[in-house]
Amino acid sequence: MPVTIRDVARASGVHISTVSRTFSAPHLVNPETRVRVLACAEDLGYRPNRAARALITGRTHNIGLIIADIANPFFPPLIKAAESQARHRDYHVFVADTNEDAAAEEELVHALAKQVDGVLLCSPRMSNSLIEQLSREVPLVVVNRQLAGLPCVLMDVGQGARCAIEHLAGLGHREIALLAGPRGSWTSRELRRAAGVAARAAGADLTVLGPNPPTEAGGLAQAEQVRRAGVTAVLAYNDLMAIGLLEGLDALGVRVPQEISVVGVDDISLSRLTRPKLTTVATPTAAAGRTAVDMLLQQDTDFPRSGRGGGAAVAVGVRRTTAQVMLQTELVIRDSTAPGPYAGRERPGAAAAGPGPHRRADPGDPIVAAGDVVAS
Amino acid sequence: MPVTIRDVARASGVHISTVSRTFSAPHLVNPETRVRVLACAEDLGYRPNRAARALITGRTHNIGLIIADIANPFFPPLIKAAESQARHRDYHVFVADTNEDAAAEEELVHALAKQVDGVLLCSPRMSNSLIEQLSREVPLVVVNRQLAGLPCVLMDVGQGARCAIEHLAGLGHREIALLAGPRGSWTSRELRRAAGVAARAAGADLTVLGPNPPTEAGGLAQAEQVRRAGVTAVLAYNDLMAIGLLEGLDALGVRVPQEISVVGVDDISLSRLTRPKLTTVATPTAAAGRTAVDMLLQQDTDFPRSGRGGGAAVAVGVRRTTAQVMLQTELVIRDSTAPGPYAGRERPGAAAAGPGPHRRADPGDPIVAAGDVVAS
DNA sequence: TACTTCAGTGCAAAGGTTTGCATAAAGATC
DNA sequence: GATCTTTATGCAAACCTTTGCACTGAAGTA
Repeated sequence: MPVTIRDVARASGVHISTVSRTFSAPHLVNPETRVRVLACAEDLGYRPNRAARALITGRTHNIGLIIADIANPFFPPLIKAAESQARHRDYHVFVADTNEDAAAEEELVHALAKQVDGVLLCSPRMSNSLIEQLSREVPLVVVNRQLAGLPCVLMDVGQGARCAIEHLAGLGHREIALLAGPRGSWTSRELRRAAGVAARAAGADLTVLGPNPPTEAGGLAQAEQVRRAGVTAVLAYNDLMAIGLLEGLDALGVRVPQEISVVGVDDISLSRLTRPKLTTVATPTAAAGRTAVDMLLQQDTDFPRSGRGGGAAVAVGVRRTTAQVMLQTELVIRDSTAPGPYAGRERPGAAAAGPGPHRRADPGDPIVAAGDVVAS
Repeated sequence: MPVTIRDVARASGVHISTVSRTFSAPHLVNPETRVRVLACAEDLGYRPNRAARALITGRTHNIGLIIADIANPFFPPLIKAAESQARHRDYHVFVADTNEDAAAEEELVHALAKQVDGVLLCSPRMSNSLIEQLSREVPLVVVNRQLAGLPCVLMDVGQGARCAIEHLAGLGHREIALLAGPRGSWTSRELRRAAGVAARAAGADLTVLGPNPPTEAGGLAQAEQVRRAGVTAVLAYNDLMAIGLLEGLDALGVRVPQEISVVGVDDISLSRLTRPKLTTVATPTAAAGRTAVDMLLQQDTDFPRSGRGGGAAVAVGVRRTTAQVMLQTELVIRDSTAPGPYAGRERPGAAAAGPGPHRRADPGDPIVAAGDVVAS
């Protein structure tokens, strides 16, 4: 029933190898033959069997996308962009969810390794050494984690944290809390590091609360602690936690931003819809997805896997490309930040008078994908 | 370099067919042999090549998941549940996004047809006839669309709409608007139908506004129309639109629920975090994902594809299983609905005094997956 | 003892495609 | 006009696994 290359060959009166070449090496076949074959193929509704192709070429034209938590609104735009980019390059994407679990990550990479040409590891929770080990099993691109010798796509949350802290300090805040993310998160470590430095530089105190699950519940649960910590501003690991915190503070009767300012990270679409609208560090999620796919596929064409020929030509111990891309972030100032107790009280809308380095007048603007900095 | 079945056979001193059987038909091999083979396989890190397996069995152990818009928070829980369920059955999931575009849907099904064992079509936008046609190309399970002769997973939004309208009518609302969803959406048609019937029964007028894109922007854009329509309550196609509407009404200075009550559909996690918290019809999204996968895989074992043997034994024109599952929905009453102008003013929290058939005291409860009704 | 049954294993074909090599025909070079 | 290229195509092996059939030897049956 399924139409194979053989049917097309018969219909167009050529050998199957000619049909094969019509698709995979068109320049090798006579233009007249080519159009005839293509017509027959179209006619019969022929689609090459990718399993058969994979079997002989060693490339499946599939990639794996391993995500910490699909339900976290940070990821869908990334998935969407990655899938779209892959499709344009004639690749398909397996999506798998690890529920923020390191062990599940490892198992998934193993399960996928043999049937994909590469894996995108998004916000992994497992250890660096394990990731390195896995990268010997299958080409890997890591998103939101920096690893020497491995291709990575990073978002410059350090820079974002600095902007956020400077923004808050500029508004007069001297006691700031950081709601840390989950254990094992590179982003959380980076945020903490950069926020610490920036706070010191601005003469502010930074209290770290956490680790926390990167969810609304995580933020909500810390509301009480935040109030007790006596801070006037909070930088949360992500928007979800920030939103949970808004909720929790509201329940405690603490007004935002009048009593406490809150800054998130990610700029998920939701953050425009909270009351007050959330000031946040926008991360170029979709760009990260696209870039990661490109890097993976690039790596794959540079160092082809064991095809029929040539495999042995590649020296043992060959170095993979290790380019690391850092995507810029941007502070988006909305309504959840306002002058602290040491400055005069003003209406939230006028908070933009502070010396924060980045500013956006219209919070409704789409995020423009930031310029890319290539390192290593 | 990659370790094949042959390596395992050599290492354990048996024929490759014995190794194969160790994995795919363990009861056919001597227990002693089995443990030896398994040990060797484990030792060498052998993982069967799924492409080779697919080539001969005709089953890829992959399924396709076609989604109208991954970034719509309605879908991630469904994707997550489907992926998890599939994984437990040793299947992997291709995820693809159509951007709410009917043509993209068709193209994707075509592209996937040959390399998956079945496709889940979630909230399709294409025509019924096209879906039927595609179902002859590849086993299909449709979510959120009813098609005679095709397996479907439906959520009883009609029932949900009825509850919502009764709830609103019970609060005294007589002029109600329905914000319709996108053209081509079965859910939107169903909602409209059921809401119309319920409104008539309750002696209320129903004004339909739309179609609209199923996004915040879609709801936001209708705020002005809603105000001008002179209604006191609105049922929106989904929570996203409802949230956009909340936003839009706020911008217009219209208070919710004091002046206008708003009800959404879906109960996305976000709807607990708006101010006011959204009253909404909860749909069992995760259960739908699980059920759809089960139905697809069930269908697949009932009517195996052209394997090596047996294929010819299946009569032409064989009827596929066409079970349709209807999952129950539930009205979750929160703070965005309150008594209408014909009733006395009460504080929103007391709104639960109305005669709505479903009620939930604690809006923080997780949605319990509703019981399933099987039809056809 | 002679026969059947059965568990366990090996053999080899098959699945659809790609690709190095061989062949053939046509064109270029001297 | 003989030789060398070039271009287009055919041939057949290879990729890795599954599976119907055949074979062996041991246990069960009469």
